[in-house]
Amino acid sequence: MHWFDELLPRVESFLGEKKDTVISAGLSVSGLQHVGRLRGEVVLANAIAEGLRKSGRNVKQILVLYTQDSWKGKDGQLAQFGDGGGKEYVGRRLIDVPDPKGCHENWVDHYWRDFGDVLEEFATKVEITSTTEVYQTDEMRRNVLELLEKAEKIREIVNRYRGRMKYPEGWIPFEPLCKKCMKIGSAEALSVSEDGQVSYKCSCGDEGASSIEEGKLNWRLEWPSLWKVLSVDIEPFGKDHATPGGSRDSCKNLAKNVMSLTPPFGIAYEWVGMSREGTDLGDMSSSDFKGFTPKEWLEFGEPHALRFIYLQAKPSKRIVLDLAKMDTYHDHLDSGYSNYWQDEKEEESELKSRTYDISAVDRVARKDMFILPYKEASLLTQISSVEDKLHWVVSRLTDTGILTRELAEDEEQYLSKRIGLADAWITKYAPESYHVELQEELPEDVRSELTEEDVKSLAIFRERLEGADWNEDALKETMIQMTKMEDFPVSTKRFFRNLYLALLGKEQGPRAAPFLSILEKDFVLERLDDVSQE
RNA sequence: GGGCCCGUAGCUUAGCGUGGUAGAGCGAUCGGCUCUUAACCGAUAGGUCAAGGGUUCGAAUCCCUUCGGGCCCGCCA
Repeated sequence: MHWFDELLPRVESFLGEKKDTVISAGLSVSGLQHVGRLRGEVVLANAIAEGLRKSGRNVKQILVLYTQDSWKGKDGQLAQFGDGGGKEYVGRRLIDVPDPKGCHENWVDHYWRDFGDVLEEFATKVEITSTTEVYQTDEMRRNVLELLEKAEKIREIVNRYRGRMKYPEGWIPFEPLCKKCMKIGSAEALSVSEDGQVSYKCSCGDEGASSIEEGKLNWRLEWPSLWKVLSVDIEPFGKDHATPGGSRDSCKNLAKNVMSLTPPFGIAYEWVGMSREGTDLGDMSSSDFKGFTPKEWLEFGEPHALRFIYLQAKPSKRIVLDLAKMDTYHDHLDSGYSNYWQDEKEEESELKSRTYDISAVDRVARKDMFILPYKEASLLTQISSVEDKLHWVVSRLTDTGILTRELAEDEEQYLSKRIGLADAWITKYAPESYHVELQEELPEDVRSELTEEDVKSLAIFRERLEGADWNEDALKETMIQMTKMEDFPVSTKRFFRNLYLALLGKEQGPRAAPFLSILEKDFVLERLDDVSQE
């Protein structure tokens, strides 16, 4: 059974009869919005939302951006400003930090783009909001005022979770914005008026007042307040909050005992790491600017392929992504597709099928689509003529018998898309061994790898090519005839190895006839001559 | 120091609330397809189930310990 199908019923029974439900997750726009943030906050939440919709519930999926949080000024964040800059913004709300690149309103707007602009590709019907927006609502303002009236009870509970630094009597669990230094969290709230003005004394020396929506609640109250104001029923959250006795526990406590609120059904998930050439580079990190963005993923991969990865692994398992493995990721997706449409499923394929089912959501392609393996696409794109790649590839696939019928329009689109992705991948992230690179000169070390028979085999080929027509069929025919000669000096396999060595400097390559046919005849003849000359 | 999560073939993993001596996909190797590959089809190899101990007739599966990767228990969110 798929882990998802054990989780979903538990969510269902938590919800009971409730028809209208909200699933919400949050993230802080502290820097690079990497793909790891799509895992729990977006994809997992979305899969559950869809699952609940299927059983007839009205589900709202919300993604809350924590934009009111303060900017820490970590090394990676400061580095965005270039030499020595940015220090003056430490402690400001994220929305008050300027865009280091100067192209957007502020920090949040800039770094949200590579994530937010393509979010739709990974999950539909996600409503985006921000803590900044939430603080501006009447519900939140009312909620804050209510909480501040219970400040003493809150203090008592919060202090249980704090070690030495207990909050003193009279503590107000609110962080006003200092109007002078523009920082949040460095001013102490002194009193709150009924109309929501918080007077403060800041460590910079300023004394003044800020409105509720300019500041923010202490985080232990902010979290449950969001549950309340947004009516959250289900909430995925990162493993950092998951430990019993950890942060989420204290928030649950406050929700229950101060706000009379049932905390949402929580789902903890592990983080996403990245690796390069087999080396684990650690978890992706927003404020350290480590990782790659959803936008970058889409340059090389289909959104479903990533959803598939995220939904295959149990949320409690760490996932490590490597852009060099795009071909494998798509193989998994493709096998999910074919398993999905299989009439009789073995137990093994059931899991893949189900993963595909929840990965593809409403975009489950129809049955029997022609799908070119990603790796094949990456090879074909390298040897195809540049203009009209799609039709070149289609005719190649037809000639080789891999494709035995006309492609429908959607299939052609899908194929074209995949060729484009694989093409981008080849130039940027594919492992070296995937590259098919025509050697302009006969590589030096090739000669030493060829025996006398090897050289002879190529010489015979050269001779036969001379009079042959230069098209795929003729080339193919020539090779077949030749390798069947009684006294041909090497095995067929060996011959092709020799040919690839002479042209590519590697022992393997794309199908020979089509490949040769797009090269200049004279070039090939010359190369074969070179091999024979000592 | 206390707690939590993860560790099954090169890679991705099934099995692990109801213990009976490991299944799969990819990759690799070999072969087939009277067209060669990295397509397709078939076959083969590959696992002391992180390590050690315990319970048991019998453990990947239950218990304890250890190791490795990560997180929480201060502040900040």
